[in-house]
Parts: sequence; structure tokens; C-alpha cells
Amino acid sequence: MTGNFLTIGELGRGTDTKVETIRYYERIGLLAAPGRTAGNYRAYGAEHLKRLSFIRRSRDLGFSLDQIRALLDLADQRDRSCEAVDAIAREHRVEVDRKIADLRALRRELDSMIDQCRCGTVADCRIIEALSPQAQPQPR
Amino acid sequence: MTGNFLTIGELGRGTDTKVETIRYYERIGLLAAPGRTAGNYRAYGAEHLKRLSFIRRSRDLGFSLDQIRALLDLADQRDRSCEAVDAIAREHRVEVDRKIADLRALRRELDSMIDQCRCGTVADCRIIEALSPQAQPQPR
DNA sequence: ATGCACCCTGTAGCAACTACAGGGTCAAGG
DNA sequence: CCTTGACCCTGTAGTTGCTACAGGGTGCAT
Repeated sequence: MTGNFLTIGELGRGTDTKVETIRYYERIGLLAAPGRTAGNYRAYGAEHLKRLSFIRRSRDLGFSLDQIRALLDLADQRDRSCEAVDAIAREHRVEVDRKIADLRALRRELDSMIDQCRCGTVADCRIIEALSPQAQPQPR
Repeated sequence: MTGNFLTIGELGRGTDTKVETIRYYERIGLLAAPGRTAGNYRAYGAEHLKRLSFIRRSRDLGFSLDQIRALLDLADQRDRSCEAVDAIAREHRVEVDRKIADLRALRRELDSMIDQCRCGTVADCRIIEALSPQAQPQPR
């Protein structure tokens, strides 16, 4: 087991990825299936290590697996313009911005809710009240 | 069909909730199962409308279904102290703060990546480069 | 030879819905 | 009276990105 390759466990430790996750990436076609040893163990090479590192780093930055698939495809076409790469990154940044704005709005609402709580009984709890708006049934 | 009750569709329109979602809430025990009409249609009352509004508003504020379950339980014990309600809200605010911080860190990284892109070929794309760190295999 | 850490496949579970398929019901128009 | 169309019913499977088994096989040291 000390050949010129990595077992799935070694690859996992090298990229901070759970073994199950690596197999999952293989199953969905994100990471190429490696060769096998005589005992049917997956045998990974340096290329796999690079790919998986790329995938994990991209995941850490919040890219979806679909976006990563696209990025990997582009990364392989080395003489093409990287406009498309730029576009994916910018699109992702827009999403992140939107999420941040949403969370900040939400935080403000939570703040004012919590600020109003005088911690009496539930019956006059401002938080419960704030969560119970008057909804009207819509006509058909 | 013009009785003193709401059909599932009407309840959905009144609370901006998809019909399937309402049935889902019932299945997981979040919204009580209503009575049925002769034709086996669900017949909702004002209580259901109030409950579902509460659930939706809480979801909008990012509470998990488990947190909402706890809030609903508390909301019913009207003479208890609302400390526990306050605690759930504060805990949720901490989570939201953490998410905001994570996203901001992430946004900074995306920014510096995107800023460095000169949009040449993929071969020297700074974005691809930034996504390809050097990982080392760990010893067993 | 036996123990142990590791590997294999396959399947089911998580959150919180969403989307069918294949049927039944209700009210209105012709 | 019959049909049309909007709505309702149940049940199951899909989504995203993993994670957690169960039930077995392999590799290596003692």
C-alpha cells in the first residue's frame, strides 16, 4: 500500500474531504474515476489531488457544484479567453451580495424584535406578537 | 364551497404559501390537520390561518422549522415567562451574525480574485490560479 | 491466525420544500 | 344532462450537497 498513488483516505486527509464526499463527487461525475489496485482500491494520482483541491477551494468560496463543473471545464481549455470564468465569479459575487443584504435586513428585524422584549409572560411577549401578523384570506 | 372555512388554495393565497408546502407542514406535524368536507377537501378555520401566518413570518425571518415548532409550543403557554422565546430569538441572531461575517469574508476573497483578472487566456487566469492552491498529501 | 484500520458497494437519511402522476370533486356554461 | 376546467386528493420521487450506515473485503503488523 506504499505505491506511487494515494488511497481515498490519504486523498481525503490531503484535501480535508471526507471519504464519502470523494466517492460522491465521483458518482456525480465531478471527479474522474481513478484506476484501481489489485484489491479494487481506488488509486489516485497528482492530477486527482489538484482537481479535488480546486473543487474544495471553490466550495469554500461558496460556488455551487454546477458552477464548479463549469469552472473545471473552462480551466481545461487553457488557450481560451477567461471571460467566462470571470462571468461565473462575478455572478457568484452578485448572489453573495444579495444574501448579505437579505441577512442584514433580517438582522435588523430580529434586533427590533429582541429589543422590545421586556421578558414578561408569553401573553404579552413582543416577539410572539411580532411573529403574528394579521393575514387576510384572499378572494378566489 | 362557500362555507365558513377556507380551502387549502385559499389558505395558500392568504399566507403566500404553496399548497404542497401546507400539506408538507401538516405531514410533519407543524400545522394541525383540519377537518374535511363531504368531498374530502381540507377545511381550514381562522386558527389555521393564524398559525400558518406565524410559521411563514418566522420562516421569512430565517427560523428553522424546529425553532418554529418550539416557538409555537411556547406561544401557547400564555402565562409562562417569555425568556425561552427571547433565548431562541437571540440564538438565531447569533447564527445570522455568523453567516453575515462568513459571507463578508467570502465576498472579500471573491473581490480580490475578480480584481486581479485581466481577462486574457485561461492559461494565465488569476481566478483559476486563485482556486488552485497547493495541497500536500498527509502521511498516514 | 488474528486483530485492526482501512477499503468496497449500495442504500437511506438530513432540511425544506417542489413537482409530478393518476385520480376525485365542484360549479358553471352549453 | 354533460362536459369543461379549476381545484382538490394521495403517494412518491426529485432537489442540493453531502453524511451515515450495513454488510462485506483487503492489507499489514503482531
